[in-house]
Amino acid sequence: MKLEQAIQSTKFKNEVHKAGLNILYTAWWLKTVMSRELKEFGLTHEQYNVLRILKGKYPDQMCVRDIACRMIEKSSNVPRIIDRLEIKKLVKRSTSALDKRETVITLTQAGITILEASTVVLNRVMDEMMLVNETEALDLNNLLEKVRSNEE
Amino acid sequence: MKLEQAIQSTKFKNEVHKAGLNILYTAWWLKTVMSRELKEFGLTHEQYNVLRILKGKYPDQMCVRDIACRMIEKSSNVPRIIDRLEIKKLVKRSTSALDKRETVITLTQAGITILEASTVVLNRVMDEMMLVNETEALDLNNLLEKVRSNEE
DNA sequence: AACAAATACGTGTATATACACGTATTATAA
DNA sequence: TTATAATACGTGTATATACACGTATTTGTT
Repeated sequence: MKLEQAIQSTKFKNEVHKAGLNILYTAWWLKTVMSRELKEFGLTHEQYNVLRILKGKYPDQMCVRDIACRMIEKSSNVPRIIDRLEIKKLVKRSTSALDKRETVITLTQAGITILEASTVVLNRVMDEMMLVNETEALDLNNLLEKVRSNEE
Repeated sequence: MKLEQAIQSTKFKNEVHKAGLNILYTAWWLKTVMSRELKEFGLTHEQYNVLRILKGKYPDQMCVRDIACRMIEKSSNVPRIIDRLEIKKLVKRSTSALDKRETVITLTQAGITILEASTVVLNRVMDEMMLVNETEALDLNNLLEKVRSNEE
């Protein structure tokens, strides 16, 4: 669906402004698709993101701060996301011995299992939904990074 | 900043998968930049979106459903966003005479004033932050629409 | 060593998101 | 015309986002 139909608007200030809205809309669409698939695993988008980050260091532990700075949406409130993962026993939380300010988090076996199962589904859905080839994806990545090249 | 630095990850399944994360991250970055600017007007990102949609039909009224289907993030809860705009007296709410199920919304003069002032700032920030030219933006729009071409 | 600054987490509050459900009203059909 | 379905909105709940602030711990300075 074209952006014009999606948000029922035809007047854009210029192509750059339209690209901004297009990025926001496409991100919403992607999140919606992914959340729908994660639902069967009882996971939210952000909970999945945290599990994946933990997997990247597994079997090492990670502190809350390290998880936070790797998240796609930076200012999400990691302690509370971890609360919910802990309740579901997908992660374990304990205080670091080296620095008692730090809470260190580890994936449990249940966490690994659910992460692997959900990743299989998400990867498949991503392949089905995102209809660009590798070359186009590369162009897209370059353009997005150019958009953000003014990032502080 | 490159995506790899932004989320401190270097292993992506492929360029398409990476593009998905890149879209999500860029959208988060754009929203953060815009929200920071809207703060001085006491508006959230979504409140601004609703005001803009209303402006598109002004001075005509719009019902809640028409606003909702024009929003960038479709499933946001429009009645409650309108609640907050109404409290700030930026919109007026009343029941439609033709169809009593419908609530119709109009911009107030205060709403127009704040919308115009904030739009000036947002447009300027958008120009400053999004460092692509018109041709690149056109390419980006085409690629994003290709990504979504499987949209239901 | 004592104090100040920085760090790491957690919490509180307002708003938004996602989804289910309830109610009033209108449209459709038997 | 009466019953049923569809529509439009609002509300309730759980989770997430954005931001400010509090507390414990560590680091750095004098």
